[in-house]
Amino acid sequence: MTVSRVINNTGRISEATRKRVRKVMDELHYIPNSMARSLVLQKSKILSLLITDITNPFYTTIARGAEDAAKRSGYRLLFGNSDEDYVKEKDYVDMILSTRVDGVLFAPTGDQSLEHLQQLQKHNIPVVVLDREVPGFDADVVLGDSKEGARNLVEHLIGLGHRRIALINGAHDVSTARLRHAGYREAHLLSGLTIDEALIVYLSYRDFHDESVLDALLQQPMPPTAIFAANNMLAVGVIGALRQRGMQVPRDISVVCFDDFGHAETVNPFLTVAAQPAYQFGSLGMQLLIERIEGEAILENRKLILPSELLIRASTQALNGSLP
Amino acid sequence: MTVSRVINNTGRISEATRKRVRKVMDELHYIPNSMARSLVLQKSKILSLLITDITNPFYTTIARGAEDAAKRSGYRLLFGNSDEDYVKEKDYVDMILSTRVDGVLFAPTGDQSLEHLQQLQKHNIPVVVLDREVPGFDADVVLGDSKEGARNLVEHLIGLGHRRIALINGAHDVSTARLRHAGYREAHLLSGLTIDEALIVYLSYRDFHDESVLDALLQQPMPPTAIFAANNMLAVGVIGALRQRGMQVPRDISVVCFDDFGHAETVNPFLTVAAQPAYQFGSLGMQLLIERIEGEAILENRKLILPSELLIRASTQALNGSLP
DNA sequence: TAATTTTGAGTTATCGGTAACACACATGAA
DNA sequence: TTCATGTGTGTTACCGATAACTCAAAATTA
Repeated sequence: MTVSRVINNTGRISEATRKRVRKVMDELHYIPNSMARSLVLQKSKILSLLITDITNPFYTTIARGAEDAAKRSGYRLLFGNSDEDYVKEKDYVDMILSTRVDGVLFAPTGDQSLEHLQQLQKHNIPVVVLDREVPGFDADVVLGDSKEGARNLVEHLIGLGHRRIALINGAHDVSTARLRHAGYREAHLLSGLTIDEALIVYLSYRDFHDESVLDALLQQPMPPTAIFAANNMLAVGVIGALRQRGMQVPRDISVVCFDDFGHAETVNPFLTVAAQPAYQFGSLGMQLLIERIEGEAILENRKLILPSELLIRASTQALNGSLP
Repeated sequence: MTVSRVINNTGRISEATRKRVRKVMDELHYIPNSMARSLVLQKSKILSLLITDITNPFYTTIARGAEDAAKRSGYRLLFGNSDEDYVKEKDYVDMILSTRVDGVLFAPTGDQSLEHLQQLQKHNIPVVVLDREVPGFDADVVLGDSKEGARNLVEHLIGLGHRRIALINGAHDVSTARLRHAGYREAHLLSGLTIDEALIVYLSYRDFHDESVLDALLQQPMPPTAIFAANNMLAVGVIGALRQRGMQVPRDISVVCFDDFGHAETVNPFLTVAAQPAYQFGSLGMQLLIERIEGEAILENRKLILPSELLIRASTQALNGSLP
């Protein structure tokens, strides 16, 4: 129809008919059907953002950055929330494929996400991987510097005199968990401290569901004097569990973690954290993705590693109780 | 094609061809195109959730509830974030219309959202209104009890001996702001206190951008001894600004607000709040919406009003400095 | 065995857009 | 005036699925 030419400003149209069409469009409250358009154009102008926990401020801040960047380039966003769950992630990947989105910003649940990423790749959907690297999958990635951030946190604790520092980590199959462990190890090595493997526990980033782990740590002959929780959700759970056991932070035990808590921490700063630039994760990731989609064929994969910032707050104190 | 019959388990198909089709589908990694399907079926199995601030834990918790409920019924979710901005909201409404979503869960930015809601209605898109009522628009709504919640907060302050309580409110054209003001008023009236209009300020729920307002309050001959911030974002801003001015909460001034902060407050409880059941907002709203879409024609509009819970924490204290 | 019903699979039209082409008419150059 | 070019609009095919229909072959019934 001539209408299509008016809407898209393509082809030749006389000013008279253009006005006539516009008028009728207004009268009928006509709005083009983007599905029909996508069907013929073979692109949807929809991108997908898959995150692993929508109640975690780290990820919602990512979402905000991604949304802003997508909007700037005229894309809509289809959100997905995998809840750190491989099966939910699979469902979302199926949905993404059937929706024929133009690209995906993908925060994987773990190494087993490889299968999902490959599935997307097989269908020629551009993917940018976010926050966690997946061994065996090559694509643009935006990561935090987990190792360095972890080292900073642990060195901070060591500087306060702590020698027995527990690591309550995410799952083994998540790259950031491995790297945070590596940073933990490096901090010990650089300070000439030996590591007690009994102080290291791998759980899940989603929440601190297994409190028996904490009891096992606290009942050791020489219990830890500080805990490094590998992300904010774990820290929430750990501190709650500590409180239930009558222990106060930082009086009885110091706690640090990765990732900040958003607004709440600005009101009432408490946790010492390695804060990652979440908004940038989202906006830079989205930029890379859009470049892939719209730009000339980019050959080499790009890897952005964003530094984290050590924010020393009230949840840590020197071992003897006084500040150093 | 026969394939369609296999996918949808409709019509008559022999087991042999069914298997043959399945096999080829697997080989080709075939995934049905949901846009093409939507086009002919005239429904997309996509719902939209429009919230006003994706970095506010209140709304992300709503999102979580909505997502869970949508998933249970096999719907996908298209998120939008209006940022309390009428223009952004308009953009999302256009997008919603062109995507032909099956329904919208809509948290309006304010009374002027009426136009957008009517536009959706005109296109026969089922809408459930969330969190804020829009005068002149009739639909299912899920609301919090703003008046009651506000009254509880203010009565708590009055019970602590406060007599000069400032109200830092959202915008005039948002129903919850008006109701929270009404609750504030009611608490005063019931306690036989007169209200000083100079203590009441209307701003925006989005953030506390105008700090001069705070200076004006503090420089009064009889400055307030407590502040009721109408939502959590305002409280964040107010407390930050107070701190910059060398004032501590609750030592120098008590602060209460509507809406909780998510996980952070469980770690380190600080703000006295009227916590709304955000997850229920989302899941119940989504349920109403899906009933509208799938159920028999429901005639009357439903209005759910969910109570809030007063959580007394550390940001309030008795006027003389000692606890009551 | 013939007539009837059932079964399984193919055909066509359609949803609402866009690309590519066709073509009538106006305009300009030779 | 005649032919080439330009301009505006209409036509057709198609994107990938599904509903409704058709129809041959197989199964059932009389």
